[in-house]
Order: sequence, then C-alpha cells, then structure tokens
Amino acid sequence: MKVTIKDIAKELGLAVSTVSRALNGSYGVHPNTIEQVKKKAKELGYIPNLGAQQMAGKSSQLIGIFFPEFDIEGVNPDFFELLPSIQEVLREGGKDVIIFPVKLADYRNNLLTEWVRKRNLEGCIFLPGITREDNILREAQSINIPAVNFGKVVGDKCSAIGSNSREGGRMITELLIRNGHKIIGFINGPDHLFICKERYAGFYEVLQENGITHNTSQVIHGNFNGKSGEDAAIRLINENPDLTAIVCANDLMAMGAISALAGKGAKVPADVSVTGFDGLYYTAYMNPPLTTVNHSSERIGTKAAEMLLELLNDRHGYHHTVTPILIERKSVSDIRQ
Amino acid sequence: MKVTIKDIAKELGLAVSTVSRALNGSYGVHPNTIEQVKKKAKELGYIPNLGAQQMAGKSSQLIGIFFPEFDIEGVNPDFFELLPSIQEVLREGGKDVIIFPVKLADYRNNLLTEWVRKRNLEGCIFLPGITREDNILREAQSINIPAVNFGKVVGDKCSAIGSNSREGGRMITELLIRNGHKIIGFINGPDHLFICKERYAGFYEVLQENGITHNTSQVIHGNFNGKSGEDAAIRLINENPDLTAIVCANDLMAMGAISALAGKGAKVPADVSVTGFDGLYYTAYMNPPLTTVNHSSERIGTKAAEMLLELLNDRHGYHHTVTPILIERKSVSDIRQ
DNA sequence: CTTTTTACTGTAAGTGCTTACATTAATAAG
DNA sequence: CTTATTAATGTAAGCACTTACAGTAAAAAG
Repeated sequence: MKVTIKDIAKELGLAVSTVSRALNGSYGVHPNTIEQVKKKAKELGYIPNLGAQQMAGKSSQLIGIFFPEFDIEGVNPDFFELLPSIQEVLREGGKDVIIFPVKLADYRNNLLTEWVRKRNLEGCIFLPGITREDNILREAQSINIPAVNFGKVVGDKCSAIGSNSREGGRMITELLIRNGHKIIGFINGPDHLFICKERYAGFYEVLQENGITHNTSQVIHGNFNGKSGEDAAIRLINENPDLTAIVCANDLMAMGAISALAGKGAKVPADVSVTGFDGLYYTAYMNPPLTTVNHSSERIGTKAAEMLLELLNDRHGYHHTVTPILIERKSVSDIRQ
Repeated sequence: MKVTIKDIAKELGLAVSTVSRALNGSYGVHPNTIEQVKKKAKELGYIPNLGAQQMAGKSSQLIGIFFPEFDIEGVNPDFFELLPSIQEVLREGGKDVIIFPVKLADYRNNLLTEWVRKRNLEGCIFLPGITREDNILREAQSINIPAVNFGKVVGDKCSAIGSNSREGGRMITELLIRNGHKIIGFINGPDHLFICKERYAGFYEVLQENGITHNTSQVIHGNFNGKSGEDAAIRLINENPDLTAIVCANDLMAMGAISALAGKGAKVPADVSVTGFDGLYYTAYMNPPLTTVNHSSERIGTKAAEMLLELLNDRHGYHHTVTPILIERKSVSDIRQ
C-alpha cells in the first residue's frame, strides 16, 4: 500500500540512491534513468515521506503561524484576514502551514522551542497581538529561527512588518477635523500594545496641531472586541454629552459603539460620528458603512509571507512599513456651519 | 545543540532503548531509572523529534483541516468561526493542526492522498463547503483515513456533523409568517450545496403549510458573499415590488442585502424585513441587529473535533445533527394589521 | 592499445527513535 | 545450593530517505 523509493528501485533493478537522486534532480543520473524512475514513481503512486526526508537532513517545509489564543467570542479578525494571503504565498513557495494559538498569559518558557523542534519548523510568523514584550518572541530570537512578526525586528533572522498606525491615527483625525469635529472621544485598545499607543499618538498630534484640547475622560481603553466598544461608547457619551465624534482603535469596537449608540437613540452619523480602524470586510456592509483606516490585510499578509521566504533564503531581515489608506464611507458627518 | 535520546543515554551510561522506554512509559524499566532519565532529559532540554518517532511507527499527531479556498475577499466565516473550538479540543487531545485550503474547482486526483501521506496525517476534518460530491471526500474514504465532515457520513472511518438546515429554514420562515409576511423573497447560496437545498426546503415547506404560493422569480442564487447579497436584493425588489421580507441563506448575503436596500432608500425592517443564517459574531452589531438562525459554531466545532478523536480511538463513525436556534433581533418587523 | 577521464550507478553510513529479542543479574522456588 | 522466574537493561534491526564515497564501464587522450 505504501510505496517507497525502495519499491521503485526494486521494480527497476536500481539502487535506492539512484532513485533518490533521480527524484531530487541531483546531477550524475542518466536522463533515461530519470525518466524511467519518474514514470515508475507515478505509476506506483509514490509519495515522498517528508518525515524521512527531514531525518535525512532536508528541511521540513513547515511554517508555524502563531497568534494569540482566539478571543472568547471566537473571533480574531487579524487571524482570518491575514491568513489567506499568507497561506497562499507560502503554498506557492512549497510550504505547509501549521497553526499554533498561544495563550500569552500563561506562556511557559521553552514552549516555542518545543514546538519548533518537535515539528522541525523551518520558520515562524507571529501574528499581531504578539509583541516584543512577549517571551515567545525573545525565544524565537534565542533559538535563531527565521521569523516574521508584526511589530519590531528582533534579532538577526527576523523581519517585521507594520502598518503606520500613527499615520492612520492622523488620517482619521484630520478627516474628523475637516468635517468640523472638535470634541472627539477615543476608544483605544489594550494599553500596552504598541499599535494602540501609536494610533492614539497620531490622534493626539493632530488635535494639538489644531489647537484642540483633550482630556483624559475622553479616552477609554477597551479590549478590541465588540462588547468593550459598547461599554466604552456608553461611558463616553455619558461623561461627555457634547461629544460629536468617537474614534475607535479597531473596527470591532466601532461596531459595538455604533450599536450601543443606536440603543441609546443616538443616530450615527447624524448625532455622533464614529470611525474604525482595520478595514475589515464586514465594515462595508454595516449601517452606516463604516469610515475606517485600512491597512489592507491582503497586502500585509502577502508581504509578511514573502519576507519569511526571503529569510529562508538566507537574506537579511528588515522592517517594512505600509501606509494605511483612509476609507471614507458614511459614518462621519460634516458638522461645519 | 540538538539533544537526542542518545545524549541522555550517554550521560547516564544507559542504552538508548532504555531511555526510550523510560520516556514512553513502557513497562520493564526501574522506577529509579525512569526518574533519572526524566530528570536528565529536562536538564538537557530534550525534545523528542516527532519525525523520527513517526518513522519508527508512531502516529504523527497531526490533523489536517481542509476547507474551500478562501473567498476572493479573504473571508471564510465558517473557517474562522469553527476553527477555534476545533483547535482547542484537538490541542487537548495532543494533536497539532495543519491547514489546507483547497481549490475545489481544479481539484486534482490524489491530492489528498499526497497531503496525507507526505505529512503522515492521522486524521482530517473537512469544513463546510466540501461536500460529498467533491472528489476529495471520496478520496478520503478510499484511503480510509479517519475524517469528519460537515455533511454526510461517507465510508466507515467517517463521522459527519450537520446543523438541521431544513429546520432552520422552517424556523425563520415561521417567524416571518407569524409577523404577517406573505410575500417573501429568498436569496439562496450555490445551488448544488446540500445545506442550500435544505434551507430552501424548510422555507418552502412552511410556505406550503400556510397556503402561500411562491414563484421562482422570488428565489435568487448568490454565492454566499456580501456582494452577491447586494445584487440579489436589488433584483428581488425590482422584480417583486410588493415583497415584505427576504430570507437569506447566510449572514454575509443578508448584510449585503441590507446594505443594498439602504442604498435604494428602503428601510430595514420598516420597509423590508431581512433575515440571515449562521449567527456570525458580527451580526449582533449590525444596524439593525440581524435576526438569524444560529447553529452555534462553537458547539459544532467542539463536537466535530471530539468526533474525530473518537474515530482516532477506533470508534465507529456516526452522524450528529444539531438543531439550530432562532436568534430574534431587530431586522424583522411585525406587519400584521 | 594502454591510460586517464568522464558518466553513471552502487555501497554503506547516518538521521532519531521504537521494539522484538537476547542477555544478565537478582529473586523465588525447589 | 541449584534451577526456574522475573525484572531490568542491552543489542540490533528497521523505518524512508540522503549523500559521501567507491566502483565500473565507456569514451577520450596519449
């Protein structure tokens, strides 16, 4: 049932080494032999055993994709928006993908090492939410495995890709200001995340530049899911009744915010404008369609995978930044007199 | 750098076989030895090489998850809603997950066999969208690999899980009729899918039972994405101006439909009621929040993974059906006089 | 026509691990 | 005390493959 090169060799009266070489395209095999071997291999339905190849020193062609354990609601937008393009590029490069959700909170030392070695991973991609502060990234560096992450370059065999979050924060804020908004709330994500700091920094900069003051009651930290957006929005408008716009650090929270506002009878964008961040597919179909900042998951995912492939070809790691794009839809109103 | 059982054996002056047995808990090893070995293994940072283990006849602990290639938009709700729970259960069972998007359209014979053998997969899960009509499932059967799919049991080592789509179709239609709707459009998914036939069948049954006639111009086939929902909705109301409700065979199309209706100035649910199917996370945050049928991805995913684990323990395959739950939100209006 | 090259193929070792079988030492039975 | 048991460990083969090295026959050079 299971066909090995041995079977091919026997059928053809050759040595296994010859068959192996014929199949791998090593030099020094007669063209006729190669042809025969390939024909016979197909005929018998030979499929190489990667496990054995690995043991004999070849690479596993296996890439691990690591991402923070799925949210309670079972939704991790980054994951599923990024994965398709990553996977596609990797597949073209002949790699397979094995996925590892990681519970960052109780990350145990050496876990990554274990995973990498057990499965003989060739490289890793760390999806957003895993940051330089997490041990897992440091471990990747210390075992020197080619890795791409969505933050900063850590170590030699590492590339990083990121969207210019600060610029994104600026874009959305400038749009709001162009439309006459002056009292603007901000629903941020978890405090410690780099992208959150950056998104807020961009927002704050533009406010400053336009001489708009801004107090801390106008910023609330959620945790990136819909529910937290709801809660934050409610608090925000309760504490700041004169608010005309809310900037959210991701789309999910924006959805929650809009929903909560609707529940309170506030119309978006007539009463309050709301913006998102990410440009998830769904946001086009919201009501109103969400104005948001898109960093094109497809572009980023593709690039990330390409960067890993480069790393695997012994190229040096580097940092790549993509500039986000403002997607103006209907959730922002013009309130200039 | 790379620690093997040989290293442990050498350090301890034992034979590799003893070390192997000590580590695997085979009988016939002195407790003291076991302890020593385990201690030394930890000390040296030993990590078993699964490739080698496999070659020596152990299972790979690798499960392949197969799903239809991601949509152009990069979104495959089934995939990401199901994956978390599947992965979690599998992980607890000590399995790793390798993912395979498959282009059903140009599925080449023996591809599955290749994947399975190359990576020595222990079992497979076929996500929704891969049906009995697809060669890949037949192939799974012919190579007799334990498999769970979301349709029908195919072969001996196969379990199947499904939501009762017909019942779901009934539920949503009954709700509509209770609310006084009589002229109802239906946006279905791809014609050949079993679940689509079923959803429609449930819908049609209830119409019949209530003496409501229904003509073919009231049914349009989309392809499950938002855009197709938009197009279908437009056609539907153009061709049936007196329509008061639209049943959609999935949430994504419902989102598109609502969006398109809004674009035409039709209010949901005031002018037209719209229902979805799936119960995606996002639908709670739509405006209006979508009334839909939920088959609880979490429950299904968990169950699917458990079924595979059972199969792996040599239990027989079987079929499991979950009954969907109606989620009434705000996208259906009561139009009874 | 002998010697050197070249082209192809075979031999064998090694990869990390498991396991059937053989060996030895310790214990129980006679 | 010898012999049969048993417990613990070692030996070695095998898993599917790669690759350095060796061998052989044919072609080129002398």
